[in-house]
Amino acid sequence: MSSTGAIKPASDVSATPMTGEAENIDFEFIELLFFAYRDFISDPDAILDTSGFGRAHHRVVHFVNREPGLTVAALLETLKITKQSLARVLKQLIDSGYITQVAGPEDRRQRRLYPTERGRELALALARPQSRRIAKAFDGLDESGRAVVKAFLSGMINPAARPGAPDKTG
Amino acid sequence: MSSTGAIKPASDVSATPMTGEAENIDFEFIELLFFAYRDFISDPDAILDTSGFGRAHHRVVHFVNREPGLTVAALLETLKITKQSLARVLKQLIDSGYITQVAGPEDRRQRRLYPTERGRELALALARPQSRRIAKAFDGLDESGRAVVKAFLSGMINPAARPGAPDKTG
DNA sequence: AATTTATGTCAACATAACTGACATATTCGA
DNA sequence: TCGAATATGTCAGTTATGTTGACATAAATT
Repeated sequence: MSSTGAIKPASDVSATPMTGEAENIDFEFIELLFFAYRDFISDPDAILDTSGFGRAHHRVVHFVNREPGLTVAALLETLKITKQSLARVLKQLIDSGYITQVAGPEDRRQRRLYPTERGRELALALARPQSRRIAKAFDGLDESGRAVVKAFLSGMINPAARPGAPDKTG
Repeated sequence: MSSTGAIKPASDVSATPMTGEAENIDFEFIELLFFAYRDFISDPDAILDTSGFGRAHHRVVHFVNREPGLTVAALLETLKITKQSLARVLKQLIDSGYITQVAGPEDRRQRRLYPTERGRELALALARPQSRRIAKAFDGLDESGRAVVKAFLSGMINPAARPGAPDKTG
């Protein structure tokens, strides 16, 4: 086996690692973002596993807690999913007492979403390990470091769509 | 929703936005990460939509290009998915000529993965808009800003598992 | 009164993950 | 040398989360 004249791959293969130098492609940060997010989301995933909910529930509980009274339409816009997709998880969260709906005070067609005490506790439980991870990642960085990271992450985000832009909530 | 007509405001609701101040929970960065990653991944998604592949294919093509000749086991460890899950997308990528397999030169049980020219082009096409987005997010930041963001993202990542640690590839 | 809006619901489908069980080829260790 | 361990593949079934399309209802707007 030592005399294996290194089995060479077929002709149409690239055996050189793709470093991105030729095109100045930033593979380093592409991967940093991938791994950072993968591990960032693994913290709440572990909690959700034990409670029968998934990431979709996490996102809904999070934003309802962050902005109590938000409408279904606003939530759909934030999550960028269809109402049919939201319906399933929202129904489960309402049925199991994490979120309640209240008819809009001005526009009674609206169903404004509020967390229950239970919902608030879940949102906090899910956020705690993520916040700890972020704090740990900021270890050794000062306040200006925080500002730099904030500027970077903000710059990664698409500008908000115009209010009247077409959507996919149909 | 159940069309029960009147929707009564339940007593058990929290109407105050969850700012995290009481517990020092960093909701700001939790959301920045969520939105940044959502939009970061939307770039390649748009390309993949036209080619019939999905995010799973993207990740496989990316890492095979980054580390040509890596084994199936190494890829599973990187992606942290099961082999059954990988099998489907890997088969598609091989069948359509983006990736080839070569028996390991030392250990012939291994199937070392290499990109074809086509695979390399796809990986680059997917990485280009992501790299552009990163460059744009670094606009106005100097080299030390890059170092700060790198330190932050690195700090978000779990330390690598021990080589002999249990896995979920069974 | 007619139309639009906000929301909900039914049905069918796609993707990408999962678990569990079993198959094959190869390598390694007693 | 033989049996166990390893690397990989595959079949079958399930779950989570998204999609389209069509239609229903109540409330607001014109």
